[in-house]
Amino acid sequence: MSSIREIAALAGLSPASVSLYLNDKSTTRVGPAAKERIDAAVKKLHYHKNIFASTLSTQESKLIGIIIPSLMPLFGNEYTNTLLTGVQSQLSERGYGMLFFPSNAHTSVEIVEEQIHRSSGCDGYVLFSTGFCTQTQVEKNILELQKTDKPFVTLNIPEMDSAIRQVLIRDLEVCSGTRYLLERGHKRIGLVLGRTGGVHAKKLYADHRDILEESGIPFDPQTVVYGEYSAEQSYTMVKKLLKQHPELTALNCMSDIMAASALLVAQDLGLSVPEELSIIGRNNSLHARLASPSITTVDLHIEEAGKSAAHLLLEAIAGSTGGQKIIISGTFIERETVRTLQ
Amino acid sequence: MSSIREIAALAGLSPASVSLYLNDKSTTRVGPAAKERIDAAVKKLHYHKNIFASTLSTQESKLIGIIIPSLMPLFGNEYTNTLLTGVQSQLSERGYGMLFFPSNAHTSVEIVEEQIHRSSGCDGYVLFSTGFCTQTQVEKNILELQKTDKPFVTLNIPEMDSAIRQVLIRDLEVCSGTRYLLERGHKRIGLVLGRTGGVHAKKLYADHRDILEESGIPFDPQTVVYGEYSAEQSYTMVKKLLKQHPELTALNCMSDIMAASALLVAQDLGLSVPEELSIIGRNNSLHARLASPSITTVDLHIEEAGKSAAHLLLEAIAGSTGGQKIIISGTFIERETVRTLQ
DNA sequence: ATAAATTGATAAAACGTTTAACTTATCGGA
DNA sequence: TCCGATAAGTTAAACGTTTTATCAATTTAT
Repeated sequence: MSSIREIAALAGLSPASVSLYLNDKSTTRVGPAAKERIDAAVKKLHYHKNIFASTLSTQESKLIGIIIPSLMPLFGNEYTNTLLTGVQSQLSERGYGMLFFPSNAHTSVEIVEEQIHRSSGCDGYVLFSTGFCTQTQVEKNILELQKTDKPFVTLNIPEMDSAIRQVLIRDLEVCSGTRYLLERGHKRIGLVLGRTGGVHAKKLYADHRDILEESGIPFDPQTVVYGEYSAEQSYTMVKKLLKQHPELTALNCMSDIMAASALLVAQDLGLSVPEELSIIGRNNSLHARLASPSITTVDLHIEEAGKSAAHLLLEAIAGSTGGQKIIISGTFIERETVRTLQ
Repeated sequence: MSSIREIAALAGLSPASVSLYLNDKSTTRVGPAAKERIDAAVKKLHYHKNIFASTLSTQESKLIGIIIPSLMPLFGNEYTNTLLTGVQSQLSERGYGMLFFPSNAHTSVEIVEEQIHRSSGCDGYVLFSTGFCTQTQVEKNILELQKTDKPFVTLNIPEMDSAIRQVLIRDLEVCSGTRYLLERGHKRIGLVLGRTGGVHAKKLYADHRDILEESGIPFDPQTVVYGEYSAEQSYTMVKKLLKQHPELTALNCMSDIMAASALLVAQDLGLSVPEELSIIGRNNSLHARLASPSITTVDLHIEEAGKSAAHLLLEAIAGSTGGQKIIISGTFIERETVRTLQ
């Protein structure tokens, strides 16, 4: 409400002096007596500098636009939230804030366009990936971001042009659940993915198939099922899968929530875990730890990925040029749902 | 990057005309031919209006400051996230965005001060409560918010002056877990709370004690334990509690995560649930549903609370005056962890 | 034919901060 | 005594958008 002009008037100074002092308390361009008067006036009028005016003047907002191309409610899934936690922690250390401009458009491309459009003027962007967007959509999002001429970084989007600043959570070579199960003697492995067409699900599908075939095990598309990242849907689909394919000795699930749901199915079908069915999850979320038996999973270091992304972006804003790619590897968290076959 | 002036130049018009058209596509103050030239220029230069400049001019940012006095990582707890989901959904319907200005100060009061300070200029604020702040801290936060002269609403902060716009999730009268257990014949009920001194834990403590005493059952402070909202801590504390107080037939837990941890303790101690120990959680989170046996809990309608808060705030911004209080009641979700005693 | 209304535009001030350039006054040193 | 520093300020333009007031040209109504 109160402006720098009012402070200046109350302190008997010009706005310039007030601004000078407020932005550098130890400036020599304002005398000690004047400093005290400014402090008093600020206290009296509850003055806070207006970020909008200040951004306009300095051309620096200290604000990062968070772009989440999700049709689902934000903050509704653990994966995104953990990523956000990481981003946020790094940003706050460097004094940056976050801008969310949600949209209620109906396609993920429109959502991103609107988000970018409305947050125009902030210092950079983080583009999240969600299981709900396809490769084509992602590419359009990137194009849109490039038009802004501001630095941005993409978070865990597979198959990305490497000229783009990005943080990638790699699980294939290093820590595929399928490979883990294979190494423990499993040959009939079901796959529980998120959403058909989603970038992540597609990647995991291909990985699963390739790894099986490399090992000389025929891949049966019928043993792949989509749980839509939801507990209900996963329950239904896994139940159907296990009934139709009783030969399966293990399930590789794309998320811990889906793994926990699979565990419930096993219990309801009277299959003991891990004796009759092994289950591996992904994410190392609380759901895996609190399940009983506790679920073996792969820790994707999601929070760290968020931090790295923010770090990369901040470097870019500070002037470092060129694309850069950070790859985060997962690690297995061995718990009680995987059995080694003889 | 590109400004309205450049668009104007490219379209052979004045900035005023461009602004007029861009803010009202059907304006009659710009001719059809001119409109086309503007559209072309906008497309060519990838123009997006700068929200900072526009906010400065209109004195309206369409941005809500989200104030979360948390020392813990943001987005790290389900309760806050669900609240945020609600807030966000309502805001986005009305075209508002959210501003997060995290802080790394060391007390919750300083955090709030910094958040308010840095988001000065936005249209209103939502003050979240977290289990980590005390009544005194909350009161300081409110004072600070009042100084901004902007509308704000508090979310689920008990014992609040009713002149303040607020949304309260009430569980005492309507749906206390303690009462629920009492009505099912339990007399020795342990209480698992969040954090000592936290506003919410304090409220539930008092409720628990009062309800017991009203029913003529002596309240034993030794049967109250603090799980710090964490799975590990809850496990440890509940284990200690159950060992020291084997007479307990039921546990009222302040969150589903703590209830799920309690369930794990019971399993490890060889207590069957609900035959030998009944457990009730709170929040109706996925953890309660995915546990086995699934956990009886109380749905606090947290997302709805978030929505109401945003709605209240938006009304206030639109000019409606006076404090207003919205009370959301919980409902019981009956599942498998509570047994009715003879 | 003239007055009134409409159409299609523009100029300029305003929003609150920042900052480069400028102005005094005072003081120490040669 | 005068010069140069330094301290303690101020002025004014700029950032990008909005909006009120103004204007000229054209159309419509009488």
